[in-house]
Amino acid sequence: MAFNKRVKIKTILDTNPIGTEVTLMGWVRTKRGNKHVSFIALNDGSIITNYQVVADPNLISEEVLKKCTTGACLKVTGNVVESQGAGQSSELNATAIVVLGEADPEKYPLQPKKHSMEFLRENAHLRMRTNTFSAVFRVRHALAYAVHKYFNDKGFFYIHTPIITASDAEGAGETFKVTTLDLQHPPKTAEGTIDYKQDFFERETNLTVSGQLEGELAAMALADIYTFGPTFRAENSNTTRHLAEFWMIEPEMAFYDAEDNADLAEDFLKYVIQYALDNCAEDLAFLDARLQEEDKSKPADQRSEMSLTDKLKFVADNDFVRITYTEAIEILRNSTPNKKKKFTYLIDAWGADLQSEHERFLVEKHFKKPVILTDYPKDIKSFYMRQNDDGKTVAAMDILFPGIGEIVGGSQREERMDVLTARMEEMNIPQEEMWWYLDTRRFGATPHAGFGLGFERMVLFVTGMGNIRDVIAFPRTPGNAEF
RNA sequence: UCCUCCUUAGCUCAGUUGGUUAGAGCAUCUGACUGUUAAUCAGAGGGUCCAAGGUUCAAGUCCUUGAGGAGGAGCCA
Repeated sequence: MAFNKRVKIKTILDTNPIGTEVTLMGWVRTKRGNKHVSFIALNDGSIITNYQVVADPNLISEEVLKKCTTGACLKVTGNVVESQGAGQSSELNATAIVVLGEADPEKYPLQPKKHSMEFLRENAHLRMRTNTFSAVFRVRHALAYAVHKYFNDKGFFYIHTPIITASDAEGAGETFKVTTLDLQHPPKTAEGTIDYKQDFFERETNLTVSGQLEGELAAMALADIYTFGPTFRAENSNTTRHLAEFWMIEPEMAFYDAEDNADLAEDFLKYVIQYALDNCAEDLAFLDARLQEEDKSKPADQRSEMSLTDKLKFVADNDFVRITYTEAIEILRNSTPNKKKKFTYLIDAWGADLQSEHERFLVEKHFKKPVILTDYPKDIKSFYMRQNDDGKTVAAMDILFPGIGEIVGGSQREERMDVLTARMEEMNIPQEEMWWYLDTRRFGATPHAGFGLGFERMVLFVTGMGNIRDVIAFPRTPGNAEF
């Protein structure tokens, strides 16, 4: 029998083909029973639900049944019948079982019991075989699909920006160097520095920290574009919200101002969350229950006020709060934790950068909903952000989510050549290297805007997971590149 | 990078004031049970107490250093 004649468990559950013979293939989660009958909970990844296989020892040999241990991979042929048990409406009466791959129960690391996230992280090659991680990765897939669908339906074009680049002029973070030079004996120049002229690209190169600058080039021709690709930052960040390798979505639009940009970002976030609600009901229900179980072990004041699905519905159905940086500073300055000196960093003057404790206060305590913060002081933001008429602020926008912090960062871009170059001079950004970027301001410049969204932070929010390392299959963090 | 905490059986953890042979639940194995739902019941096996050094008559327990992990902070998405 051809392997592709197998039926997926999701299909069985959707169509409930009582009375027909089917072949399932999947991995054993648990087996139980007695010498008269065995029950095998089989999972094939198509859906979170296991399917019950009933094995009669008169039909299935003891030798085969002995190998149907947790983790083993089976091909099971049988008849779909109404279940005599209470836990499921139908089940498979096996007529033949082939053990495709055994799993030595003494050595297989995953047990039919709860494991800690740390243990599963060390077993990342197997952790997708658990309910939690299979749910997370199905939701991750749905979100990625929704991103493409949203932009495609809006007439945006997907641009592939380079992974290897010569510029880190954006200053978004430390870069990973890319080289083919012999690290033991690199060629040197007369001055004694490394001679990158002899390197593969005949210049110093690194992995990209953002596709934004290239995205702007594309937007100056195709008008509405987005990128969705891997991004690399060599920061020594050890937090639950940072990865050295992560996936970023960066739309860039010609003829958009700051307000259009915020409108798009809000609409986009709501769409993607609603897509998950509409298409990942079983997985979200499981993750919701998991979160509530986890909450029970926390002190009462740290428990979430809403269930996961209620929180997602709330975000999808309600307008985000929009305030300027200046208004946020006023709110924070007059807030109880600031007056009672509960903040580690007290807010006293305009111009201070907001710390995560301040962002959390605004989102989780004051407004209790997502917040779009706009018009930051120019001195704490990047050179390419458009200066406002007040001369002090730029048309920047950050979207803050509860539990996540900054999920989106964006701005209207500075399209005026003279203002842009003056700003680059102030910030010591070499203009010669950026000639191609500046050409977009020389030739046919127009107001435009864009933003960046960390995909894993989105997945983190939607799945309710607590650590970003648990929403990417093989996380890259300082000191960790196993698998 | 900084601060705090953690590291004991395959997993999750307990281990009192430093004191005999280091325990439990789950998992695994064996047996029982005619339909189970993370099955249940009985029994068995399973330990470099993270590593190195030190204090002590005596260290899982105290001290020093190191490694690994977690949480928080900073940087950001």
